[in-house]
Amino acid sequence: MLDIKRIREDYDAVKAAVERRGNGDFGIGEVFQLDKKRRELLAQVEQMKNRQSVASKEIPKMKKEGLDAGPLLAEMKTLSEEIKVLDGQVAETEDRLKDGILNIPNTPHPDVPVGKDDSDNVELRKNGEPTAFSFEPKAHWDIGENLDILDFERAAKIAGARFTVYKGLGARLERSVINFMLNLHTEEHGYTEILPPFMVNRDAMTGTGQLPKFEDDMFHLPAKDFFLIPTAEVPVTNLLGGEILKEEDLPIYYTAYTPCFRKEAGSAGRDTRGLIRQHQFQKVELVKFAKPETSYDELESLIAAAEEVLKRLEIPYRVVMLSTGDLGFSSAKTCDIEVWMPSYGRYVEISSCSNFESYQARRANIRYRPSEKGKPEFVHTLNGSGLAVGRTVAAILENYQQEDGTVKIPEALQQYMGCDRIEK
RNA sequence: GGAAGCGUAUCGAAGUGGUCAUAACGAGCCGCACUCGAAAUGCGGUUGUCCUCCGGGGCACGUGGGUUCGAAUCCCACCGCUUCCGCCA
Repeated sequence: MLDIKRIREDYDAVKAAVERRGNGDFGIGEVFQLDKKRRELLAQVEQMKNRQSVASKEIPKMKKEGLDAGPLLAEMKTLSEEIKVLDGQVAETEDRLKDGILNIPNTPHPDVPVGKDDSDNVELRKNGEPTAFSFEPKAHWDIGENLDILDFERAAKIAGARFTVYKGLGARLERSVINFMLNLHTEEHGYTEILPPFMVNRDAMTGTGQLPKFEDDMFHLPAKDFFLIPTAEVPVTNLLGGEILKEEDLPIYYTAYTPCFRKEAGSAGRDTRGLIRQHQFQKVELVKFAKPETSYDELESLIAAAEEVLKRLEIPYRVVMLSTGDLGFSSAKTCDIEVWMPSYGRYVEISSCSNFESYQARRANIRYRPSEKGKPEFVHTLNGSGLAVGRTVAAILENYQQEDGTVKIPEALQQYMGCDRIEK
């Protein structure tokens, strides 16, 4: 969430920054008013509480000295009731304020281009050229079914649409990609591997910004009020929630493989075939905790780590910076890596790398203590896919398909696959 | 799921209705002294947060309620941790 002090003291600029996203002011005006009201009530009730605590020290003294404390006790009884009423009003105002501020998105970084949606994203760089074929290339869902390594129909039988069963070398390919990514990030990029719970509580979902605004997009388990994680960002970022980190431990790099669960509410009819948009997909995530002054450098190296996966797999991709209209709720700046997908005839998102600055850290209360005897400060949190596994598999199947229907295995994956080709 | 215990600052931990919450005691950390230097020792400092007319004031003892003039302390609910039992991979 945003710093209420910033909203209070720099209202016009913060409001303007939020409005660059489009979609209005997200109720920031009401938050401003509630903050004012809260502080007025607080001043009033604090004065009364001071009177109460002073008198509370008088009472035992009076009793000890044999004086009559009756009138004072009566006054305190009344005061106590008044405080209770006013405290209730403070609490109510605070609840509304908290709710309001949780629904205000992060302010975009000044570099982020203003735009209304993904058509206004800006291409930063490109690696390789779209794969050229001497034959008519097939879509990965056809390739997968022909090779009997992906089974969408049986998946629908046991779970429904937007699920996939991987089989044989298909399952092995998914697992190989996961291992390849994890090994690369842990052995060469300095990340520590985390295997977190795949379901989390409401606090964790609030800490990274999925709740309260996006509850409808999540799978909820009412029995324990848990949520299936929509991304490893949630458990891994909240891993350090409420902690005060040591400055010398920063930056912290974590990577985690997890399945991700999303309802995909509102995307009916989009990407209905294949692996692109599923209720469950696998992902290797990169998460960083950094000092504010280094966080944008850390974003660059995080993107580079994710790009390295595609470089080694030798699949064409490009990097784009999202416009304000396409920027995620909690993010200040996001760059997507998009992979060339022959069946779509365009680049498709395979990684989304963001700097959340202090937005998540403030919600999840993740701080560090600057060594120069400073007070604790919020860290900056970052994350990015490194990469989405299902989409990587789809990209391999499509970009490495051969005219005879077989699929070559990228050299970097052959040691994991134990073969250099998938054939029937 | 059943039973018991526990939840206090960076950590361990004391406090069982007001005089101990800028929180005893111990550790850690920072500074100073001693030392050629270090260790040891001694002295001092060290929770967070909010409001402020900058004098000061409020809040926080897992969370939320209740009792009371007054709650870390008594009562209730919930959450978490530990141990034992049950169940289970």
